[in-house]
Amino acid sequence: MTESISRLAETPEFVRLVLEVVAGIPSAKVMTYGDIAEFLERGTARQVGAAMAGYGSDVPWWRVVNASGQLPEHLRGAAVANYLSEGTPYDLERERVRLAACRWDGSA
DNA sequence: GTGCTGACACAGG
DNA sequence: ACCTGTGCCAGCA
Repeated sequence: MTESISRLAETPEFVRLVLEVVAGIPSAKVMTYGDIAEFLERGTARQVGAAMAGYGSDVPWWRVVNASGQLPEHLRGAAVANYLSEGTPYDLERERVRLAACRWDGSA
């Protein structure tokens, strides 16, 4: 493969890899943005977030949360509905996923 | 070219 | 446990 350019963090390839990982997260499991960046060894948590914001609409995006187990306000409603439906451990009071119980490291 | 923004993360207070 | 600041890196005005 042609690895001519060094800083290829935000390319269709990167986006493809991110979506692929997200699509592979099992039901009732979640990964953080940082986890995905680390798992891919490409880009940063912010870049993963950027990829999701732009192209994550057709993958289980609610299974990707920040390091606090939360998603931005505008997505929280839809996300909670999915958590309850999948049985993802969710703290209704704190409005956040219990990472300790359902964080997935990528190893199937 | 310069500066602000963002589906983030982490250290301090 | 919460809030704030700083680092981060790519996109866009």
